Amino acid sequence: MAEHGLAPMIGIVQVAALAGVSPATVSRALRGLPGVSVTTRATVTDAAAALGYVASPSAAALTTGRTSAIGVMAPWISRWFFSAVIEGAHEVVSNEGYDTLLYPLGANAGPTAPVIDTRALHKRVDGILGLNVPLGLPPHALQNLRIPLVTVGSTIPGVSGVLVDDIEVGQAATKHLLELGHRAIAFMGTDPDQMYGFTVAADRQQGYEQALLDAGIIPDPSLIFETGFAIASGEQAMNRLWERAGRTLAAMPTAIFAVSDEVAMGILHAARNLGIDVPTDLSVIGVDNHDLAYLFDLTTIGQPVRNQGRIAARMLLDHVRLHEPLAPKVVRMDPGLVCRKTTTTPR
Amino acid sequence: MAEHGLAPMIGIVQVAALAGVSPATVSRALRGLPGVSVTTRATVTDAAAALGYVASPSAAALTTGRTSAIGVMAPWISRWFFSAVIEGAHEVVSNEGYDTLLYPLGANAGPTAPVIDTRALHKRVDGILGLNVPLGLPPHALQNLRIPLVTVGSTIPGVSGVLVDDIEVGQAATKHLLELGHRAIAFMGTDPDQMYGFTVAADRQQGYEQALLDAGIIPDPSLIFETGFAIASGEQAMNRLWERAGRTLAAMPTAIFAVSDEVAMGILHAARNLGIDVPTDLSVIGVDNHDLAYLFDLTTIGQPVRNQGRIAARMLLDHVRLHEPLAPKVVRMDPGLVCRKTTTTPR
DNA sequence: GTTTCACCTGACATCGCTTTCCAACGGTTG
DNA sequence: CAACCGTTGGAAAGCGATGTCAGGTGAAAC
Repeated sequence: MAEHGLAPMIGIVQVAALAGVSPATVSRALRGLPGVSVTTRATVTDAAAALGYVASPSAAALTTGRTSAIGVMAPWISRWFFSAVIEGAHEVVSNEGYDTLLYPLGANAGPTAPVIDTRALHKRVDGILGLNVPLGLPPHALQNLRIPLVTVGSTIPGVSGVLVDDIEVGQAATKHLLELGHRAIAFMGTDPDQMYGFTVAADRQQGYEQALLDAGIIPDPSLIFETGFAIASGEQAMNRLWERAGRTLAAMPTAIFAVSDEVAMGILHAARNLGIDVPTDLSVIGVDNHDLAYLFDLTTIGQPVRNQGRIAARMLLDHVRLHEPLAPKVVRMDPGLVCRKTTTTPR
Repeated sequence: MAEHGLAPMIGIVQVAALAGVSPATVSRALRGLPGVSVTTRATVTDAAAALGYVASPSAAALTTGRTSAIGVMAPWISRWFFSAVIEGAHEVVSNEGYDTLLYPLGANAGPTAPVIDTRALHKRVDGILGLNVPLGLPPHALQNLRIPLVTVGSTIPGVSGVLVDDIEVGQAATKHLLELGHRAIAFMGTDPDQMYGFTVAADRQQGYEQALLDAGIIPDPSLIFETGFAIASGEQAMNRLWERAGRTLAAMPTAIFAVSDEVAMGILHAARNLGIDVPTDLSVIGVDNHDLAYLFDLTTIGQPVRNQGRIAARMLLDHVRLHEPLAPKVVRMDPGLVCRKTTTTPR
């Protein structure tokens, strides 16, 4: 009942009055429903425009049960990958008249807080986009909500999703290094707490090991580092490696495959401080093709990030508009090598 | 009346029935309103929990006129500055039970499309956070909406906002270079289309010129470059400068003040390709203290980005909760020099 | 044993829109 | 000319919560 300011608060009845028709007709006319003559529709449209009328989303949602909004869940939004996906998704849903609600998990993203407060989503959104969200195994609370869900960057059995095949990513990166002649290749990226979803890091590692085996190389556990996805941990891992090698190049691997561009950037920074020249002394490859990757001349396995957001959004809207659940579909996008200057033949 | 799935759709009446009270009492009890005995409140709370009841936001919004949501308008969200501000703001508003709606302007952000479609905001949000949004002069459509507005990064007369004093920023950056002994200092950052709000670039430039004058140096127009805020344009400006200097260091300024860290990163990248050593041949300073700035060892004038988001959000909530318009307040935050390794004494 | 009063609680109207129904209308058809 | 029919528009019943107001209860006061 809050009478905010002096605004006259124009509703559908005011438009109806001005147009000389009933509220029902206004509703039909404005939403393009059939059963309204062209002349009436024009009258109504004009009246609505004159009054600057916009239907109250709350009222519409109340009667229809549809909110015309989708929620985006992500561990963070200030990381490039997530904000880029969101941007792509927003582009699609806003064109279809949907709003975008933000649900960054922040500190709750970890495995220590696996219980997402689904109550906040309840009756708020028509669908949910889950970006690398640790959802636990189904049947999960989010699914009990019976809200359509599409994931990006990881998949849940029985749920639609968009992702790149991370095993393939790992293989592609490793193969590139192998083809350059590297044999001692480190992997920096094991995810200690799987904060970013189920298998991104594990899959890339698996692809890495697979590629090594295919080349007849036994993966060396001492060359595998736990970093997570943060820049700082890439830096730390690099320093650890250097210490362990007795600060001598000879004992170092000749190449490093970083689980993400951000980790690779950390590695690059550490290398520079350590006086290790990339790529002469050490080759480094990342994953993502981060917006800033080219500034580091970073060779990377690129993935179409914004497009993943767009495609996932489109799939979600399809699910939302169908009343019956749609058969889950997983779209795998192709990663591609982006060859810049941080990789070369071994020293 | 879409009967989604088989979900029993529990509402306030179901809770009331289970608790053996009326819906009105449930509403009061659950929202912590006075006039409910402790025992009743406990009963209701238990019943609600047992049923997993959550009040429908649409229904609540319809009666109260409050949506419990705030909208965030920003030119982009995949740029670090914006996503970091949003993250800070979300942290605050979500704690107060507000949702966050995203309104990236994207292609509409430019001066060519100054008319923001305010209709989308109508009755959707209780307040708006405008991040460097080109709003035109008041009275503006957004204000006719009578929705509380708080800006970040720029101010509008008569509207509350949070920002750093960009003139001060420009002075601080320039002073730092002057103190190192530089006399020929370029400014890269004039904003051709003011896409990012009114005066960010212009103010920093003004601070730059002021500092030079204070040091007895007449600003040299040929050392001022138009770049906007994109990385690529920093790179281009650097290349232009180098060409104009006849590809000789002697004719180059000894230092560059970049309007943002991203522009500075572009400059750094160009310099490396050009064979110009930073900081030996050239000092570079940026603004923002971008999350990735330390990877470039970039000296910069830092601003508390997430905190600006938090503070702005808090102010916005204050405005929202008061029915009467609050006196506009502008909070200026202190920038601070973050000294790293891209600046040193002139060659 | 009333009366008083504070305190709780319930009934009901209401928010603005959508969505059945159903009535009116003008024009065909037999 | 009456019966019929497709088209168009209106009346009214919700949707699920909140806010108002009146009533009912108990304890305290007389």
